[in-house]
Amino acid sequence: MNAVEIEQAITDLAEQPFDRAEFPYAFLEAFGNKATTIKRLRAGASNKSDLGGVLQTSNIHILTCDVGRVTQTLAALKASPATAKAKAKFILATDGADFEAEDLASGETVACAFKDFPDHFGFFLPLAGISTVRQISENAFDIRATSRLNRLYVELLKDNPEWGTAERRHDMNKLMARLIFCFFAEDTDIFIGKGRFTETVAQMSAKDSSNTHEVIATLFRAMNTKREDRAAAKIPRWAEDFPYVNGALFSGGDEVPRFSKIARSYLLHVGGLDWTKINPDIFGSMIQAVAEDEERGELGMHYTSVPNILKVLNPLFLDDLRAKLEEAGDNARVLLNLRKRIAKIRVFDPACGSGNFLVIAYKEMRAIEAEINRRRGEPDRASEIPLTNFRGIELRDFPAEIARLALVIAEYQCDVLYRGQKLALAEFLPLRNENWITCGNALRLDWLSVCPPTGTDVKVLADDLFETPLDQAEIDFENEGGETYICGNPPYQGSVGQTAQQKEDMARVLAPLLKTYKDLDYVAAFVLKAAQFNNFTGAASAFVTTNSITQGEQVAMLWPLVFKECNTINFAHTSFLWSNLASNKAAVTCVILGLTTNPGSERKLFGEGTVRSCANISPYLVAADTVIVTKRSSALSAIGHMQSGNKPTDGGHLTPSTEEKDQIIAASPDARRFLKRYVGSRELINGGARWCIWIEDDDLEEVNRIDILRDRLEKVREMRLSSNGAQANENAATPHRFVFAPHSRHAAIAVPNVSSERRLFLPCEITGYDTVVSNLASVIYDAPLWNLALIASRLHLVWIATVCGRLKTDIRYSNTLGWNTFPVPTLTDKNKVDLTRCAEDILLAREHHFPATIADLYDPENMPADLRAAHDRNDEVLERIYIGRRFKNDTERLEKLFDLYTKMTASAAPAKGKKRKAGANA
DNA sequence: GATCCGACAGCTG
DNA sequence: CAGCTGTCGGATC
Repeated sequence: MNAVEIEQAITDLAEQPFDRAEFPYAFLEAFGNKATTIKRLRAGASNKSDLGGVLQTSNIHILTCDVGRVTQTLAALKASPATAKAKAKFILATDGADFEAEDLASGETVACAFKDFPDHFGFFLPLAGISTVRQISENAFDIRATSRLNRLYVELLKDNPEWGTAERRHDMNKLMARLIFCFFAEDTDIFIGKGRFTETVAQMSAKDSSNTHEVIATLFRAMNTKREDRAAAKIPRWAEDFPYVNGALFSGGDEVPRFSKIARSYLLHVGGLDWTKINPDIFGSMIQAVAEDEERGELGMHYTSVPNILKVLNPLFLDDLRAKLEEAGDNARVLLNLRKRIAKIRVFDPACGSGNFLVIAYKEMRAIEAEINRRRGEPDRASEIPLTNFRGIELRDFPAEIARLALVIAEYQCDVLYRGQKLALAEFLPLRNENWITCGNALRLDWLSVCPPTGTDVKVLADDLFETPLDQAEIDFENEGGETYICGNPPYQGSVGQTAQQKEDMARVLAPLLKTYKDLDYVAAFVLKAAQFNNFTGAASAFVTTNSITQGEQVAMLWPLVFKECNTINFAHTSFLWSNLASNKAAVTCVILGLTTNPGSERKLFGEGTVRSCANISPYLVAADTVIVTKRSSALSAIGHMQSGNKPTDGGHLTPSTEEKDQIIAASPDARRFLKRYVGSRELINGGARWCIWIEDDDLEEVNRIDILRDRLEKVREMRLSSNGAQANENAATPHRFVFAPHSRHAAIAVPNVSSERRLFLPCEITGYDTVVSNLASVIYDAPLWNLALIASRLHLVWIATVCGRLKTDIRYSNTLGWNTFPVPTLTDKNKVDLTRCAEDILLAREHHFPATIADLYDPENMPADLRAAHDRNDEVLERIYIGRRFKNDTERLEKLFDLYTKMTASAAPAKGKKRKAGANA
């Protein structure tokens, strides 16, 4: 169940008559428990309650009680030994009139009337396996409102399918935005009389709903008609009280789709919520899902949490404003100058969605301005921060519409907060007519047109800089001479997942500048456009992006271009996990990149709860000089030749499990000699056996006589033919061969391509001549053992962890990026002998613990002392070769490696591709 | 011919 | 059901 379905289920539950016996089960069912789970609880098998209630292990202890005994009952639940024993997360007591619950982990409590408990459903979301950021679970209103609007939206489309077509989508989106505005307005006295809009619709529309659309259309028309024009426009008396709202919101057609009885009741139901509680920053990103067919129900899928937004905005400019406020003290003149500065600041989000970042930036700036006004003794003073200084571009129509509305609501709420309801109301209407959120494709628009710099003749230059300049935006900023800050969380998409349109977007931005750009993530185009904008206007930018543009091969593609635009990484936040309300969370690891062309002397590198100042931040987001490592097809140093393992592309038919292998041999003993041991990352690290069918061309005739093998080859052929990949297609005619197969009876040193970041050393292993290593590992065939000493060293791990790509934050080993670029001093014969000895000692130490796996042996908590000692000796010997002593720490290791890499690439002819060393600000 | 990556994906405790 | 940790094969060079 998703959040929308849960909201609906508990809303229904709260409206039903209270049934003491049934309630606990109904409650659990509403939170998505399966029928069988409920059945087992009813039967008592899994019910651990010692108080006659219902206790679900690891979840909740519920007890209903006599009227008036709720508080005592909750206390009893808390004291119950069974609650603790079953590790309940929540306790809940109710008598049908009152409702109390506690989150035992956090100690937070809920106490409300029974009928109101759905208002707190965010509190219980963990019960449904939905973990969420605090802002969302604390703002149940936004979820409930979204959920109800969602139902209304779906119901309206059901009765008015033409409103769902591409031509009418905009009208539909507009309708939703207008309704949201009306709900907000009627609860905040913008409309005279609480609930005025909903009530008017309820009274004036027939119970059978037949004229609901006409009533709403009339109200919309009133809101689009100035007082003096109303008589002429024949606005009926019952609509007279509704103010002239204007704005792009109510102009442009007032057609409304027909409402079924159900749709009408949904509408009244949505209006019944208390819309004063709306949170424009959260609500917007949730409501945008309503209009997306694929996303409907997945509330807040693209929600950027407020802490994450502040990770961007604080270091970008808010921290500085606050510091200046601090410095100003009570000096009225300095405060005035700061207020003037704030009023001229432009914030621009080129992928603004429903305006998340813009709303937060606006609210934070209003807070600072309010403090200035308070200190200057002008608490009632109107804000000088114009909403139109908060500009955005959004591809989708609905969020673009919502973003403007969210800003309007934020402005009103800030006015109420800082100046009082009366002053807020006095100046709220009519809304500004302009639209300062552009609906369009940010990678195809000229940002200088959407967010023009001040005091320059942009038009001419813009034509030089961008391929597709748009017409100048209609409205000018009220910020002559002000600063501009670009921010946001643009879309990420790796090259494989990009749509044709996204690839074309990438081509427009990158093709003129770079030959090989197609492996870049989509978000890289936003980073580059921001860098270009910064360079041209002196703006500064900060985005949340996927961490992959700061890792591996993408670094050498993107960053030289960014540095060429004279940008510096002024601040950055290293990898952190994305989190939102979606039950299947977006599995993505993010970073924050702050760029500017006017850096101060200090760079700030943020981690999880840490900040460090440094002289430079490299594109790998380490505090080091900017050295960019480019992948090579052969080794920079005189070390072994490493290559990819053997790639089957077989749909599983060439790589049977142990069971399948046994079946094959049982069916045809002749097949035995074509089965080899097969290892990938997983088998190298965790042990366990896998098998592959390995057939030399000469044996094909014999294989074809073995039915069970021939059948498998036929399946491989089919799989390769039906694949979208060219290489798979080409190899369909030779299904007995792996599509990439360097192996033929070689022993090898194998390194898993993906492994956990927690280990202190890279996993690596020797494989026998009869083992095939898969494409999930890299191999050096017939290699001298000292190569393993290099791979197993701390130095190598530090290098790999910095310059290779990653899967989330885990280590991803690459021969071209990591091994071939690894700088090693010239090794003497003696060095090689010493290192070989070290490698042997490591292997021997491992053997002492047979049959422990690499995962067991290298568990950072439980590494055996002898293995640890062998690695220490290995590091000692290798590091002495580098600098004649042990390195002090990883920073020093990295410094030396980058230094050596720079020297070696400068002197040696590059193997392939260009070497690059960019200064911090080349 | 070779490889790097995945707004991921599958397993397990 | 969330924490953990690495498959598989396509797109790209």
